[in-house]
Amino acid sequence: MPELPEVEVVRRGLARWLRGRTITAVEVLDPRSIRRHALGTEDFIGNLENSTVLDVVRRGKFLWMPLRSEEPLGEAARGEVMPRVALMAHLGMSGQLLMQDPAVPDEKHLKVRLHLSSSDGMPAQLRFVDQRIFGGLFVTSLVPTSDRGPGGQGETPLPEIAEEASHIARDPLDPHFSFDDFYRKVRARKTGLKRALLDQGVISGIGNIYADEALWRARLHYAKPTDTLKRADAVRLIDAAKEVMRDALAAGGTSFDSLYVNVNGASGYFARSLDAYGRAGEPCRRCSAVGLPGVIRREQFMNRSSHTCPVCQPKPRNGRW
DNA sequence: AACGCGACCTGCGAGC
DNA sequence: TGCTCGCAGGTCGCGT
Repeated sequence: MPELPEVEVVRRGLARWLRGRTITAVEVLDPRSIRRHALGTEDFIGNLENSTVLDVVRRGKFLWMPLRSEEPLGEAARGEVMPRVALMAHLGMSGQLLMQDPAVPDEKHLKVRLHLSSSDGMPAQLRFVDQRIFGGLFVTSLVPTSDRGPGGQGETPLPEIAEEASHIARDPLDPHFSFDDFYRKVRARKTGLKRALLDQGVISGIGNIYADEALWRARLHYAKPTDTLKRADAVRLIDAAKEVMRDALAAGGTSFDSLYVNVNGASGYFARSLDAYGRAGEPCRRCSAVGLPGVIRREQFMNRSSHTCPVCQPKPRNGRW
């Protein structure tokens, strides 16, 4: 499934092929994939046709493309400020954004097809393929950011953010990510540490897998109370999150040159490099290296699986540590 | 405010 | 062999 590093791989790939291209036609093959576009299919298409993609920007797992309308301004619109809009994408569990040549047969789960203005040697279609339909596309407004920084990571950073992504915090790979902001928000919460990590308003881009991995690397238990979290523990946790994401990004980066921007590009990383997630019943690598008997345990938490080593990530006692 | 849970989906593997 | 069932995941929204 696409996690933040995979989405960043997709962003970089798309930016390379899409910047400056004009959307000439749009086909919505399954309206469920644009259900977050409240005004329906026709409005969705109308907003995209004859628009030019200015950039591809990401915050957390949200990806958006600021658009410039190519329609000549009418008499009525002259002098008015055109609302800035963007095509928003979320890959959900199984979404893919593929640059594709028209000759390539439709993918089994092809949901939306964008036809692009021709450009030398560049594929003429952007396809949104999604098996489980947790992801989707919609058109949204761009709004000013609440701080001075850019809305997200892109080639030409703008001080604007897609409205639907404006409520989420910066992610650990964001150059403007602030540890102090994160720590302040965490301490203000009264909950377990993993719940805060998965709260996109506290820190974005961390899903179930990376939460377990970051906690394992930082030797912290998922239920550790946030309101008493020590600064040093928070530093270790954020460092671990950055590290595991950068490792994954490096692994997924091998497909940067591919024409086919594919979220499955990093799947190999998961099979090899995870220390906690999916390793229930297997020895903890850190413990076994020093002769300790830790075995990764899988528990239900937040209706999700959580993977911990009971030896090096001990459970907090009495709600305190 | 915190938190649990259902809804949204489909493919896959386990178990019968 | 073929069926059912549970599970996986991110996000949103509702009820407590």
